[in-house]
Amino acid sequence: MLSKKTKYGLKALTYLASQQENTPVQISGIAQHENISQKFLESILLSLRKTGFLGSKKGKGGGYYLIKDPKEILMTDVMRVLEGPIAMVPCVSLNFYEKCDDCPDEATCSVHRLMLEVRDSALEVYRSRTLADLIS
Amino acid sequence: MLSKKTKYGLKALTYLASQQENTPVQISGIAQHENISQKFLESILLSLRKTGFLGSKKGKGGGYYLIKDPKEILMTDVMRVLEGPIAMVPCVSLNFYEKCDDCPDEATCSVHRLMLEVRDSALEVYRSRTLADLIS
DNA sequence: TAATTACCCTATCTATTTAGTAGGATAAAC
DNA sequence: GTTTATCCTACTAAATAGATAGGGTAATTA
Repeated sequence: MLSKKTKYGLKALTYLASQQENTPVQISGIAQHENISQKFLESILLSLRKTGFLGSKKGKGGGYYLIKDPKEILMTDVMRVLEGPIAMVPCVSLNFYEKCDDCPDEATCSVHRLMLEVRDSALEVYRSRTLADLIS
Repeated sequence: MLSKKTKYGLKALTYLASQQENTPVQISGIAQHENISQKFLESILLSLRKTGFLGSKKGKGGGYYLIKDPKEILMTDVMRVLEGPIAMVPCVSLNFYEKCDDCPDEATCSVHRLMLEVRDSALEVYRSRTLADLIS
């Protein structure tokens, strides 16, 4: 299941990308427009800023804004920051690899090989899509 | 993340499918061979029996066995029983559809459209694979 | 038919994660 | 120096995952 964090994060990013001008948008505005708890959204936007997707401005007229061109923002990067690993098991993860403690041999593990295919198919989608594609 | 239930279930099914003869295999045997908690595996096998994948036999010489040919067991069906929906959000699920309460319009929802693509790509994998493919 | 074997079923428990809340600190604008 | 809006830490309720416990039931075999 996709977490609310990811869902809200994607909606917020899309909303920012759909703005005519890239001027700061307040959290409250995004929260209202996208039906998101403001405080929860606050923490999500904060993490998107810390990971280099958003810039922020304090005080009056402040808010969040996109740092990069939506066309340059790959879904792979967004998903990894918001949701974490794209793979469904750590042993097939490119960026969050971890060995299974119960599995003696990855090469012969049926789950490993199936999940490798699933990961690749998901990656294909995320790699081919940018934030610009999400705007309706 | 793939749940342990699904992981163990897949491993158990693969193990049963890899047997020379389709005679009952005891839970304890599967648990040992696949490094799974026996009691936990018990409940997983029970659900696989109730959903028509496995048959069981009580008493001495008893155990679990496959009811169908591994080639006839699609990963889509196995995954839906073990893991639940293949979609990452209920609003793009074929078998577990649910409307989002926060989203006014699915057609214009950025998350909806992205997750539709991800679901389709996963479905493509699961539909093209059977239990027979998992045997190494 | 009595003992053994192995599945069947319900209940309970603990740790972790998720989603959201509270409250104030900090910095920019006017 | 007051208002505005982000920044940051901590806390909490609820749900879920992943077991574990303990006995019930049915089939086999002697």
